[in-house]
Formats: sequence, structure tokens, C-alpha cells
Amino acid sequence: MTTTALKARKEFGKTLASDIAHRLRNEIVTCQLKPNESLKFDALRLSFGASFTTLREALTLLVSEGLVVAEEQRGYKVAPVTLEDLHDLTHARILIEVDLMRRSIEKGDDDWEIRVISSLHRLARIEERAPEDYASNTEWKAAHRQFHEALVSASGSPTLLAVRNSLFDRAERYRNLSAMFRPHPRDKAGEHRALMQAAIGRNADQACALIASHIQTTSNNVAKYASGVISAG
Amino acid sequence: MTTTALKARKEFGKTLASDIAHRLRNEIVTCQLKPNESLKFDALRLSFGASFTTLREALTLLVSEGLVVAEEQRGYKVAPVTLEDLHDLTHARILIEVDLMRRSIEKGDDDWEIRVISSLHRLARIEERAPEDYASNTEWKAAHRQFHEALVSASGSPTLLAVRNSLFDRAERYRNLSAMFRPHPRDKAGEHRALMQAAIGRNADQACALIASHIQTTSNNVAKYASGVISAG
DNA sequence: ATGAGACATATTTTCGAAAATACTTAAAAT
DNA sequence: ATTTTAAGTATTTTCGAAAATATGTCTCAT
Repeated sequence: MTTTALKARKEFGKTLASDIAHRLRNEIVTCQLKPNESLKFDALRLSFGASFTTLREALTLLVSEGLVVAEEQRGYKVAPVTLEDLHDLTHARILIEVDLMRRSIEKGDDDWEIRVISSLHRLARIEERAPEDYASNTEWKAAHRQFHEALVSASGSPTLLAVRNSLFDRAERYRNLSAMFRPHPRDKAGEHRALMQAAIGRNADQACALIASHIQTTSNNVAKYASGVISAG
Repeated sequence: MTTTALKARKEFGKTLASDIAHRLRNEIVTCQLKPNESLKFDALRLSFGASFTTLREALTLLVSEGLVVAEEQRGYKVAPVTLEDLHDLTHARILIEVDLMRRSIEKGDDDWEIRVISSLHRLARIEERAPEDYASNTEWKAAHRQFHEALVSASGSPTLLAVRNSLFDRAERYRNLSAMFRPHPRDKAGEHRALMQAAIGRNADQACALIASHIQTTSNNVAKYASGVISAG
């Protein structure tokens, strides 16, 4: 089907609504849509080429993920970015990620080990190719996400995994914000390798300590470098 | 505004969609809408008196809460009920509730203590009035929910609290299922009082152990009494 | 000058029909 | 007899207009 340029086209999900949600999520996370920016239907309709109804469904979904807030009868806006929210988010992420990590290490099979190793390998390759400023690289971000996802992928806990993924998205927005103001990128390569080795070596305690500290450190850096653009709680 | 009987009317939320979501959630949790039952738009439109679009928004919301599953292009159905899901849910609930409980005890102020004590008092009164079979009592369920909500209400963690509430709803469906097949109701009154005393006494370790065991025991009972109606994982 | 009330405007929320997609039944060919 | 194809039916998904609600502006009385 050869649709016109104006008409919306599905790329990712199967339904248009889920596709719009995906694109909106990306624009919010990368801060193309700024925190607190109000999401007017007319404007969105223009840039996404979908109808009121379809946009509404996508927005409803993003509200439940915490990336959009709805003031009933007064429309939607991009969720604010605050120090309070960052702390809340960081705490929740550490609690859940540590639990998933421990159980993934307990239950992980050969396939899990392969997923962890290969995703780290890909990440390292991208870092080699673009040693400078890889944190703003879209390819690196996808690989980074996949590595962390691989680590917890054997936990066998769909509920917590779904929550984890949602929180990861919310955190990515803060990471991007931090990257915009950080003088030079932090070197996470060492941390990632240590994480992989502890996981594959089935050293659960160490892996959990590492992931907790990894998340906490990232959060601290965000607070440090992006505090200027984060509105007060 | 005096609308006709056929027309949908707002009762709870401000928008019709959130109201429909609320009513649908209730029907699913109480098993008036049975697990795996497919949710056809025409039928729903008839019983709720809302349009396709509004129902769709409500369903999208419930999908993100795990009470409804969407098979894209093939419609929505009530989320299945399985032993696997129950275990997954129980694990997640214990992890999160214990964390919230500990921090609530740390941070709780006078108002928090009052909320805990008064909500337990109300719960006890309802149990006195209707000693038999109170678990199927709507009033008791609301009070029960409020007591548990009060316990963790001082944690100061909006993210985890939102997840907790969603998981509580999912668990309520299993509790109701269990109550339908249980020979005689379990006496939770003692557990609830002990929980209150540990919390108010700022005995965090004991309160956490109690809440974990409370959730786990309930889950075990569900598995015991409702296993007949729970489809295999 | 200031505040209240009413009109006008902007925006969201809801609706039911039209388009798109999947499922079912039946007929035909191998 | 079994599989394939095709047409028809059922259901979901998308659309843009109409209704409902909030916001902003202007007038008028105090």
C-alpha cells in the first residue's frame, strides 16, 4: 500500500496506535518533546498524521508509563522532570533490578549466557568504533538497553520485567538530559564488563552490588550535571 | 443533567473513559467477567452505554494494569488466571510491599499512625458486625484495601505505590476466586492486628516479616482452594 | 481602578459511521 | 479424503465531526 507522505504509516507495532505511542515515547525520552510541554491534539495530529482518537489511545498508554501526565479535562503534558522524581525512580529501579538480577543468575541457562556475552560484545564494538561521545549515539543506546535487558532476561518474572522496562524508559530521559550538559562522557565500559563477569560467574552477591551501584552512580551524575535544567521538587 | 437510562453516566472519575475503566476493573476483579472471556465491543457497548472509542481507551488502560490482554488485530480478552501468574504476582507483591513497609515505618508521622489505627478499627468493626463470610462483603473488601494502603502510605514513593496498587487489584481477583471455593473463611483479624502493632511500634523487621508471610499465606490458600478453576500454566 | 458576570474562543472529550483486518464457511481441485 | 481458494461474515481499528468543558477577554457596575 503506497500511502501519501501526509498519511501516517505503521513502522513498528502492528496497530497504528501502538506505533504512535512508540514514536511519542521516543520523542519524550530524547527530550525532543520537553518536560512540562503541553501536548495539544492539533499539534500532535499535524506531526503524526493520526486522528484525535488514535492519539488519545497512545497518550493513555504513556500516562500509565509515567512519561505523560493527564490533568483531566485540561489535557495532557509531558511528565515533569524533578530531583524528587529522579530519586524515587532510582530507588524503585534498584529494588527491582537487583531482585531480577539475582534470580536471573539462579535460573539462567546456556542461552542466557550467550545473550549476555553477545550483547556486551556488540556494545564494546560500538564503543571502539566511536570512542568519543558514544552516549548520544542511537546505536549505542539500543545496544546498552539490550545488554541490561539480557542480564535480567532469565528471571522468569513477566510482571517485574514489564515494570522494569517502563522504569528504564523513564530513566533514559534523565540520562539523555545529563548527557546534554556533561563535559565529557563517563566510561561505563569497565562497569559493564565487571557486571557480565559476575553474572556469568554466577556470583550473585557481587553482580547485585554492581548493578545497584551502577544505577546509583548514574543517577548521582544526572543530578550533578542536569540539576540546572531540573525543576525543583 | 438528567440523562436517559440508556446513556452512560459518570459516577467515579471525571472523564467517562476513566469511569468505564473503573467499572470494568471492578467487574473483572470480582469475576463477573470471567478469565479468558473475550471482550467484544458490541457487548460492552450495550452494557456500559459508551462508544467504541471510549471503551477502547478504558481497555488500553486495563491492559497496562495486567487485567486485560490485547491480541493485536484480534481484540481484547480478560487476562487469564494461572498458577504461574499467581506465583509471579506474589513474588512481585512481596518484594515491593516489604520495601514500602520498611520505609513507611521509617518515615511515618503522627497522621500515618492515625490512618493505620483508624483503618484497622473500621475493619474490625465490620468483622464484628458480620462475623461469617465477611470476605465476600464489599464493605469489608474496601476497608481491607484501605488498611493495607494505610500501612505503606508514608513511604513517599509514588512510583512503587502505583505499581503496588495495580498488583493489589490483580491479586484481589485471585482472592475472590479463592473465596468462592473455600469451605470457611480464614481468620485474618489476628494477622492484621499484629501487623498494626509492629508498624506502630516501629519494629520494621517484624512488620516486614509479617506482611511477607501474610501475602504468601494468602497466595498459598488461593492456590489450594482455587486450583480447580485455574488453568494450567 | 477593581471585581463580577457574560460572551467568545480554544481545547478536550465523546460519538457513530466508514475502512481495514481477521475469521468462517463452502466449493473446487488435486 | 485432504488441501487450497474464494467469498462472505464478524470484529476491530481509524477517522473527523459534534458535544462538552475550560480558558481568556471584554463590558459594566461599584
